[in-house]
Amino acid sequence: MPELPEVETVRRALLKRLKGKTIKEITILHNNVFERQDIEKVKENIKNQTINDILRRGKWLEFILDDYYLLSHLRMEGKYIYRNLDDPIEKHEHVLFNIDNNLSLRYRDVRKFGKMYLIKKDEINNSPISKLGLEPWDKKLTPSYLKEKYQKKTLPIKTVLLDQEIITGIGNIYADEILFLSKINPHRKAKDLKEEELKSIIDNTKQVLDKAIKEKGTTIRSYTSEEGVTGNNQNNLYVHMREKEPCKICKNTIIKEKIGGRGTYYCKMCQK
DNA sequence: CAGGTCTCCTGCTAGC
DNA sequence: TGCTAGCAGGAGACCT
Repeated sequence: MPELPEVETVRRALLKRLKGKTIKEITILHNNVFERQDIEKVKENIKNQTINDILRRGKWLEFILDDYYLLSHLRMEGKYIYRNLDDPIEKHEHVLFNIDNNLSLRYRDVRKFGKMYLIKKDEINNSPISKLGLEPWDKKLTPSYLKEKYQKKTLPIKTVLLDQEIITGIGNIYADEILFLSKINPHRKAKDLKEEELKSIIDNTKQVLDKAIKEKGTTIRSYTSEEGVTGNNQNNLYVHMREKEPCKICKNTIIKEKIGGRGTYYCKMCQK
């Protein structure tokens, strides 16, 4: 389940290999990846576009082409893999990119949840990334920013941390970790958090994500794949996926509950 | 506008 | 051992 650190890791790997290369053509085997778009136009418009850069916004990859942005969200299981052009198409490969007539970049997604958008550069303000909130390291991310965004939120802080329109990039794993380090019970209503707690959330968000990027992401319940994200940050997790195990700080048992429909792990002793 | 629920999709697993 | 129902989950659609 790629969140910001995993997407950043993928971005760096893709950039290294693909910068300056040209997409000769693409084959789309599952139309739903390009949601609500004219598939024929996508195929035509992407022809001979060069990958000038690859950026990231939240959990989105942003391929900077000549006239377009190719936006890609991996959702739960999306991966990019490299093959030879004449290698057989394998199960779950939905989009094949012919790179410079000598490399096959393939998008593989077991659950078909991932999405791509080919957007003209001047239409980026009308794209899925236009609504995203602040990056965790944005100077504008301050306790007063969160206070304003949270003031009407009666939902649990766990749920609100996953809202990509406030802070972008946090997913289920890191939300649990951020709340643990901030010593905040995930059930607390976002609007009730005190200023120092908001500051703690901001500080720990940056710390948790920075550390995870350094470890090349967290690999949980993920299939092994040569080019996939196989990071090491799972060893650093305090609560996520540690149900019934002892808290690393107080030895109390970590519990798992559903909050806002998401599996949530926390320590009742440490998090108030 | 805020929040609740449903949907997408497939592989894994608990339970019989 | 083999089968199946249920679960996992990011984000958008739709409803209240």
